[in-house]
Formats: sequence, structure tokens, C-alpha cells
Amino acid sequence: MPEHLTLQFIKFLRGRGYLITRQRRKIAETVFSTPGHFSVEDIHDLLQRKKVSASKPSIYRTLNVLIKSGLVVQYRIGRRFNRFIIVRHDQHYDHLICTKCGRMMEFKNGTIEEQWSQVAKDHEFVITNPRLEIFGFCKKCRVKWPSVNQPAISLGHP
Amino acid sequence: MPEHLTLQFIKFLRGRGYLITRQRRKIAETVFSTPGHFSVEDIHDLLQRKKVSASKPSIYRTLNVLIKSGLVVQYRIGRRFNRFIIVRHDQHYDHLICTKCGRMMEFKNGTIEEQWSQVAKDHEFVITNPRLEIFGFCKKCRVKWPSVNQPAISLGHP
DNA sequence: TTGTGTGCAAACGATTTGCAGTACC
DNA sequence: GGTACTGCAAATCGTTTGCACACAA
Repeated sequence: MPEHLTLQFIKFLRGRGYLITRQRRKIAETVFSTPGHFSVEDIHDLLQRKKVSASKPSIYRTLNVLIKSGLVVQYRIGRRFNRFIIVRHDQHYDHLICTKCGRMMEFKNGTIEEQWSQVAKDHEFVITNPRLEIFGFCKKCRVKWPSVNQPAISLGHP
Repeated sequence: MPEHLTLQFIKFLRGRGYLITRQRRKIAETVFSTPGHFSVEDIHDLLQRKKVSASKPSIYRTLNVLIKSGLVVQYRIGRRFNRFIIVRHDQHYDHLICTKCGRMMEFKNGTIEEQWSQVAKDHEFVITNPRLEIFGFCKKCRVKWPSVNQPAISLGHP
């Protein structure tokens, strides 16, 4: 399954005239074998643990290409909470994302999807990645943040 | 209306033991008389044009307090696209947000709201900022950016 | 008077870039 | 062989912080 996605990426590279380098292959393999979400730092650490060299700039550059390929999506939760996740083409899920601990929970809701498509159509708007993210505090983190009206984010986020 | 919000902010400051300084008042006045979304840079420029001194650190610090007060919400679209908007307490709207030009369009959809409340309830999740944001490309920008993949839809996005 | 807020300059940290060397095709 | 990619170091840029001074209460 991870190999499948790596191959899809290689195919994308080939199709767009990108070179298929050792680093790109290794970075993609690492990304696609990571469950859940990951950061640039995560990938860098995982590669080092595997004794594979790939510099941070290369990881950034490759992640950009991965995003262009549509296989990976980027999320920003607060200032220092930059995460990436793998897009699943077979069936996509929507997410509840905790802005405190970064936990993601999946769900699916057809009614919402129908509604948002209609709204976008009405406004001649192109939704780039049809995926719903609901930000807030998960079960574990809500205890510490009792005031529900507190906005999801603050300058100088925890 | 802007004065009304500034007063509400002053009241908040007083209630929480914050000092009511010239800068905080001026920054709040500027923020609340800005239609649509704005950046730290915008506020800084507007104040300079009015010959009012307020340093950037002060603007950042005051925006933090404004966010704490719940009168302003922060959005991040990409790395260098940090925007703030005023929360309207009377009636809230959802937004279509263009990730290219930053344009925001308002809409309202009761069905979606009912659905997401239910989803959150099912997962014991606290939505911090009940507001739906759909990211994508607006009418003007869709031509130039036909296939870029970005996180698209969020509820209470940071 | 007392302590919080301000402004400056410097620090910070994630991300980006210039450039010389490397490696893919 | 030629061009795109890598890695290093340095630059970037928005944001934060330390500190001396100013000012609201």
C-alpha cells in the first residue's frame, strides 16, 4: 500500500519531467509509510534513523512536489504546527482536528458534502481539495480549555 | 458600530485587569474600522498614515488580547498570509476563502451547521469557533490556478 | 508610587535561496 | 554531456522577547 503510493509518485515525476532521485524516492517511501500526520522534522528524523541522508531543504522541496502531485495535503494549525497528511484516493474522510494536541479523527457526512458543493457552485468557487476539517478541542484536551467561546487559535499559540 | 466594538474591548480590558493604554485604544479603533480581513502590516500602515505611533510588537501583543477577548479571529492561509477578521456577535456568517488572493465571501447554510454540531457531539469534540471556511479559488483566480492542491474546507480554522 | 505596557533592537525558528558540486537520463 | 537536483550555509521574514524607560491607575 505505501509502495503503491510511492510508485504513483514516481509516475507523476516521470510524467512531469522531474528527475527520479534517490532522495525523492526515499522521502516518498518514508512519507507513505507514516500513519497519520507528520511534520518536516518527523520525516527528517525518520530518515536519519534509517541512515539515509536527505537534507531538510530537500525534504521541503520534495514535499512541495508531493503536494503538487495531489498525494499529500498540508495543514497549518497555529504558528508552529505545520503538518502534512497523505491523501487517500480510494475513499476520503473528513476530520476533526484538535488544535491543542494535533489529533485527527475521521468521519464522513454526505449531507454536508452535498451542501458545500452547492454553496461553491452558487458562488462560482472552485474547492481545491474537497475535505472538511473541524477544528477544536478533543475529548482529552477540552478539560483544560473549558471556555468554549475561546477562539481556536491565538497569536503565540501554545 | 466600530465604536461599539472598541468600547466592548475596553470593557474587556478593564474586567481582566489590563491597562487601557493609548496604543491599545488606537489599535482597536483601527481594527474595528477595517472592513473585511486585515494583517498586522495593514494595521501598522493605517496607524502610520494617521500619524499615530504604535510599534509592531505592540500590535502583535494587542491582537493577542483582541483574540482573547473573542472579538477578533485569526486565519492562516499558507505561510505568509496571516489574516485577522472581526467577529460579529449579532449574526455570524460562513466564508468562502480564496487561497490565492485572500478574498472572502460570506454565506449561510443551516443544514451544514446542524450536521457539524451533530458530528462534534458524536465525537465529544468542542468546536472552538463555530464558523465554516471553505478554501479554494474564487471566480477571478480559478483561471490561473487550475490544479493546485490545498486544504479546502475547515470549521473554525486557525 | 507601582507595576504593566511600550518600543527598540536583537533573537528566533521555520522555510527559502544562492551556489558549487553531484547525479540522473 | 547537459541539465536538474542536492546539500551546505547564509538569507529571509514574520513573529517573539529582553530590557530600559514610559505611563496608566
